[in-house]
Amino acid sequence: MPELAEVEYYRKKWDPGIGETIQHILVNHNSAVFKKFKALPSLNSLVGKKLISSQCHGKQMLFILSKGTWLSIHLGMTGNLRAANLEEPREKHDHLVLLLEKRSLIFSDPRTFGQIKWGSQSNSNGIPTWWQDLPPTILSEDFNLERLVIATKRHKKCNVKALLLKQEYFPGIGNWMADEILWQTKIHPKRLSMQLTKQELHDILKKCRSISRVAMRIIGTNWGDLPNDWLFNHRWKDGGRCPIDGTPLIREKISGRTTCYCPFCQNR
DNA sequence: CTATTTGTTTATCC
DNA sequence: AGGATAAACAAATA
Repeated sequence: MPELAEVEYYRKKWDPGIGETIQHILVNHNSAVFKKFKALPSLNSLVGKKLISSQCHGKQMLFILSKGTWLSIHLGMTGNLRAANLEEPREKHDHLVLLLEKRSLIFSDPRTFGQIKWGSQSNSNGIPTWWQDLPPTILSEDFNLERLVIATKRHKKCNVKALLLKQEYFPGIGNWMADEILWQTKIHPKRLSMQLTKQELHDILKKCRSISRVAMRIIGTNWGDLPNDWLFNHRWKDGGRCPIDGTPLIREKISGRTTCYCPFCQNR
């Protein structure tokens, strides 16, 4: 579920814990969310550290703790964060519980495609080096036409749907955002990267920005409803129709992902 | 019982 | 070599 704005929404769920110190940590040791990151015992090194701040980069979250320590979480397909009372019992898919002074912060993920990593190497801002080396975010200055041209040159025979899902170039874009961008730019999802014109890339750039901005404002805050004239509210409904021309929408697997598009207006 | 899932990594093929 | 594609991961839901 979580793409750019949903990740931002969940990141804020831990805000109530800012300023509090970690007293204990509960983990589901067998959970796959720890598989990628071995040294599990070292997770206890987070005890005694205070939660200072947090930030998102695309679909990744970074929690900055005191003394140069950090914790990073990727929500995968079904992950979520919540804050709860200290007494609240753990639920089935809770993999990590940080017990602070007045509340607990919980990472839960039924399908366990999420990932957790942590460490104590960081610069003076508490930010680890690997985080600084991430590609430019969609709403930053460096996300520009030049970068999109590089992406299309590198991935010439990749269809534009799959291109938009590459986090190296489009951090935070996921399945629904990619479909929304293509629908709003009227570009067919199967078009090859190498066939895209400068104008089309420019349109994609603009829509990446505007869709991200609106999603961050609406979903990233209270998870409100996106505009009804977006594809989003029609894409999963059986019998869903294009909000522009009423054409029945097509749902088709493209590059392994279910893709929804309008066969009539996405004709570029 | 089968097919589906808003993500990413790995293996395999080209 | 490096890009494109399919499979794998796991569990809920229809």
